[in-house]
Amino acid sequence: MAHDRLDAVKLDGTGPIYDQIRRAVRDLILGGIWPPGTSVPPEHALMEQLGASRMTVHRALVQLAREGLITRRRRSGTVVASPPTTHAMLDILSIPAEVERLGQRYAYEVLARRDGRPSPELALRFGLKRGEKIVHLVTLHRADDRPHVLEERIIHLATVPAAASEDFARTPPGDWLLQHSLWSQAEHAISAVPAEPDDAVLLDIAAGEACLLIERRTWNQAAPVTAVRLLYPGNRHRFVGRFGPYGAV
Amino acid sequence: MAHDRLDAVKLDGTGPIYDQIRRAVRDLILGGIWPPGTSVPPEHALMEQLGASRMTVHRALVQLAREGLITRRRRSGTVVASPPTTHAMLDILSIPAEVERLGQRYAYEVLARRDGRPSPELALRFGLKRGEKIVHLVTLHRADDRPHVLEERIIHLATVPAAASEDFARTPPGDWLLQHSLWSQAEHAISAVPAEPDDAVLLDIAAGEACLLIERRTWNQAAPVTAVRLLYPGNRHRFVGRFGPYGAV
DNA sequence: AGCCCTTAATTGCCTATGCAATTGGACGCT
DNA sequence: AGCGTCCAATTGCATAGGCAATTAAGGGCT
Repeated sequence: MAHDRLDAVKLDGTGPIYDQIRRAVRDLILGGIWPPGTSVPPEHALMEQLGASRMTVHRALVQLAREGLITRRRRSGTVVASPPTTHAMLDILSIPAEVERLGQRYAYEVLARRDGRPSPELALRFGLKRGEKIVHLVTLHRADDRPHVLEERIIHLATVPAAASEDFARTPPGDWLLQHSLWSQAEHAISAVPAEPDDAVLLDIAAGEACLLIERRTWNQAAPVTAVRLLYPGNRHRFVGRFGPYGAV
Repeated sequence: MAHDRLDAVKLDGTGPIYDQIRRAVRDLILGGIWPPGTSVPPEHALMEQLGASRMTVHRALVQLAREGLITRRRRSGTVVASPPTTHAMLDILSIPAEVERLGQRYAYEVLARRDGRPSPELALRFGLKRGEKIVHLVTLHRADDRPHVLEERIIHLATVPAAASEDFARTPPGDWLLQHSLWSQAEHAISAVPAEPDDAVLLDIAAGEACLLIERRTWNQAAPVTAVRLLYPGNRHRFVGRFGPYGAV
């Protein structure tokens, strides 16, 4: 009901009213209470419900729109936006999309999977706690049949229990996670490493050849969601970003 | 004079008034007409000059403040902000600062310099036009006496003529350019490459070892300012960034 | 059903006004 | 000179009201 959605907006009384409204709506979106596609109550309804003037409500919503959390259209109203699938610096959230954007044919295979608690060396490599239950996956993505990137991934079952009963046969784990989990923060690290012998065979390159390693860890609030190491072979790959001195352009 | 500053703000009549004001002020800042520290006319002055209401002027200035171009304080007024020296993803604008942040001792030396027009292979590597006058520099930066990064840089003399009479003995070219030029856009590319034999000697690593290559080109408006290739040795370096699904956090 | 026209819901934008909060600077006192 | 007090400039925030632009939805006509 629209009534439910209206009632969900609660002000906390700290700071300017427009900012209370902004944070209240933002938290409903980031907390998953209002998933993408949900329609936000119109300004008049919020204005009456909250006892604020329309300009004040407007200011909060305009700011959220500028942050990309909602999209607004005259007459249609305001809806919660889908998180952008591309990111300015690292457009690598979906590997199938990345490959298809290059106009190449995408394929992938799951090379290994092990559920349970991490071995000591795995825990060390991904910064895991000994006791926690995880899924450990190794996946090879191909573009036009050539190896494109080797993916090694940890999924934290405490945060994403549904991963235990998914075989990732149709959807690669990165894309599956985008649909079945929320994330609020990510950390990327980029470095250059020589290819290990095992990895070199899989990527069809010489051992020791320079590879680009992208390590990404994501969290939802404080809970870890997933950690992944993406090994891109040789110097076939470049990651490009553009921005100005005051931020993204 | 304050009068000059007021007159400098010109609306173009396209789009909402608040946005015309925002763009007008932004262009004065980005164009270097109002350098950092310049005080922006108060809302009342702009309001009378432009014939807009104070709320409309306010809206434009608040937005510029949120974009980081200006800082505003009650009573003190509004001043043009200094561009932030750090960037979320690639905090590598100043290599001395980067090294000192790691708590290491910084040193550097200019290995080669050549002024004039680019050779064909240089033009190809940096995407230059044949005829233009440039400075070509090769610099080695050290951290605690160990090679830290090898820098090869082009400076476009048409855009930064002062570079011709600077010997870069005291200040490395990247830092010198930050002080003596403006830039409005940058493009970064990250890739992994094997070390060329010559470069390997300079970096004190084995030939063919994996290196991280950062290529950056910067422009001011449409005019190219500089292009640089930074070669970081081995896997001693990682570039880390954090953000959320809706942008930088 | 299909098509056009009107209506109304919703956001976008602007003005005018008022009060609150902050604080640089003037002023006066010692 | 140094110190405290007060004033006024400036921004921050909110309200009320109104008009414009967009467009989904309904109604009427063929």
